[in-house]
Amino acid sequence: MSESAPRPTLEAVAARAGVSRATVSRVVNGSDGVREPLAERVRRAVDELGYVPNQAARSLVTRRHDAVAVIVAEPETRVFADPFFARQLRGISKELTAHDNQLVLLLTEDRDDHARVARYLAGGHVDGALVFSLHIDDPLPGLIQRAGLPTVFGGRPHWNGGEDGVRYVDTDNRGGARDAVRHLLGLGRRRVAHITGALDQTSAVDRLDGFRDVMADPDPALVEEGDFTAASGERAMRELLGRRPDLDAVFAGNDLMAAGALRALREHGRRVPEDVAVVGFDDMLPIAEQTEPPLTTVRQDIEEMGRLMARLLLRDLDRSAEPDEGAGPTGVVLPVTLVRRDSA
Amino acid sequence: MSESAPRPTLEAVAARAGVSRATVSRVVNGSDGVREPLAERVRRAVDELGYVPNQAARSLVTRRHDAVAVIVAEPETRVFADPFFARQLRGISKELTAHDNQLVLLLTEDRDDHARVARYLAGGHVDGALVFSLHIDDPLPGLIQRAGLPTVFGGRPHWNGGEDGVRYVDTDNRGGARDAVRHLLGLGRRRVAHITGALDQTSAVDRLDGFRDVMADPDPALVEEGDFTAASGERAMRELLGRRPDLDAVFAGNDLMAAGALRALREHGRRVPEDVAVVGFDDMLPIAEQTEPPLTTVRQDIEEMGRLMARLLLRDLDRSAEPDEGAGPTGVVLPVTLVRRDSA
DNA sequence: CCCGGCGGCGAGAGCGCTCTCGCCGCGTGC
DNA sequence: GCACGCGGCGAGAGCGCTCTCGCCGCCGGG
Repeated sequence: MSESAPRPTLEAVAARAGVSRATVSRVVNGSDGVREPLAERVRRAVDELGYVPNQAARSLVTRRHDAVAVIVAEPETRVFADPFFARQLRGISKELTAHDNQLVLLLTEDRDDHARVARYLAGGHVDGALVFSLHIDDPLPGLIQRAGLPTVFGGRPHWNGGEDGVRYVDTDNRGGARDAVRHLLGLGRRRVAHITGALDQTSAVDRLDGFRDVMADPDPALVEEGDFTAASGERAMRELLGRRPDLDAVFAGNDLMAAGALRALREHGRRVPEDVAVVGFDDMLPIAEQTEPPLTTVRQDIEEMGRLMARLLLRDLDRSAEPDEGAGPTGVVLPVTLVRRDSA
Repeated sequence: MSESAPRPTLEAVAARAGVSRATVSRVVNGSDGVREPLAERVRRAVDELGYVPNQAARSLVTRRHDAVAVIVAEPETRVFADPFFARQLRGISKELTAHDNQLVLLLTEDRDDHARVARYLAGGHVDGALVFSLHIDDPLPGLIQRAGLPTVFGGRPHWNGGEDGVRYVDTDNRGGARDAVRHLLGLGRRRVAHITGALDQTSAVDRLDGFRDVMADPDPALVEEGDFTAASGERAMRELLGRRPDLDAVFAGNDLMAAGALRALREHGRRVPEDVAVVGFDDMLPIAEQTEPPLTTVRQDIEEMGRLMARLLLRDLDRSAEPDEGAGPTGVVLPVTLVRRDSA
């Protein structure tokens, strides 16, 4: 217990197997050039002693850590109110552990944290970073870029346009919005309103763009800005009903706002979907299933997004050893699917 | 970019400041015994060169990593369906970063992962572990205990009773359940039913115990087992209504099941709270606020729980350097508060 | 039969740090 | 005035690993 046996070193294994450290190292790291009988003897010694390599010593010389940082900027608590984050992490975790990499989680809240994160990244504890940064004024992406670490962003970053080689994974927000609105049109609705998300986030902007793609020059009175919360959805819906009492459909920027909109609609005596059809976005469970009526919405594969981010990063890390460099897609956009329930 | 300058070493700083490595080390690590003018010169050299200590090299000799693993066992996806996890992580993260510790996240899903986790812990990459393991048959706690790392559990572990020194942080599930049921009795309800959570989790068992504490020998027909999902709550509620159509209140083991119960009640034409009063547990937002009617429930401070777990662990880590050892509370139970909304 | 080549293995340096030890210079007590 | 003590600093060993190099033994060809 208190006298935990000192962990065996390479040296110890070498002694027991009657070989040199170098040979044990070769066997442990799976490089060839060790003849079978010897290799076998080493392997036996390894698990007789319960040898586990000391990662610190290894990193010291290889300059590799087999660890990547996952950085989540959440100035608002919003990110945490929904299960997205957990799903994404899970996808990331799966992919990372499949490649024997560790996941170091950094949650940042205020500006003080940024300096800390920058220092950490500069400190070279990790080989790369996966970054979730939602807001347009977030200095974090810049700091990270400057640290010179291979990085993949979750969601299209704001300055993506010009910059070259900014890697990111995003869901097809624009395409999903189009699908949603087309679905509403397909139901014969013509006066389709849109409640946007917080427009300092690219996801909200892209969804709005998708709405406009299909509606082509919609009445501005049919668009109201929300901030992704249920309360904002409720407020926006009231606003919209006031301006355009004749509206017959709503595409909400996410399910939470859709849920809020449903309340406002009920309060105003509108039946869903008979009077007003409602479509959300995200397929955020269990919310989307629990509303009255259950929500028709656009589903995105959040876990896959995480997995893909990790995969992209790991590929970069592998490559950075090679001479070629660069290449590979800079941004990847994941498809979405419309899930029909009862609200539209 | 591609030619990232080699990071400066202690040696380089020493040379620039015209002192020895040892002195720089002393200054960097804040140990005294360096006279002010010299220390100042060192500090200047440090930030002129942008020196950041190499953690790997440091760990190699100190055998400290300033990192703790957070292990989340989630055989079912349930853990991920709710925002708990994120909140807890956040509390943990705050406390850890306040003490300059890193958070290494390990998510496990199946048995294969367990071996991996055990190996990782044995590998001595981290100084301690925070563990969330819900189910009674989970081998993980045993494995971790065997790795000999300081550990704090989230939620009362199953074998807590006998074992000494098993540290954990839990919410007052039993007390909260009592509060909930007393509240219902206070409203004049007499035929109070209970929908339990999955009884292989201590939280569900403790809540059931709390229910029994107050109800003292309740009709077994008034208790139905659920599994913490909304669907199970709905099913359980139907079951209960079938057996005891006269029931006038329900205490659900969590908010999700309460939401399910509300649906079943509505379906059976029962008004809430007039005919049947409903109380949930967790105050899981936004669910608890979004139900019809909004849920009266027992709130637990999830973030504080995470923070406390981290604090306990860090204290143990500090102490393990000292001679005294042991001592300190083995289990900490956090208080809960009843939140009155409209359902009871 | 001798020499060159090659593949398997060991010796040893060195990654960047911490920490012990001992030296040196100063102040203090007798 | 001399010995001693003590505090500030430097020298150097060593943490556990990787990886280059060179040695050695074996094989094949001339």
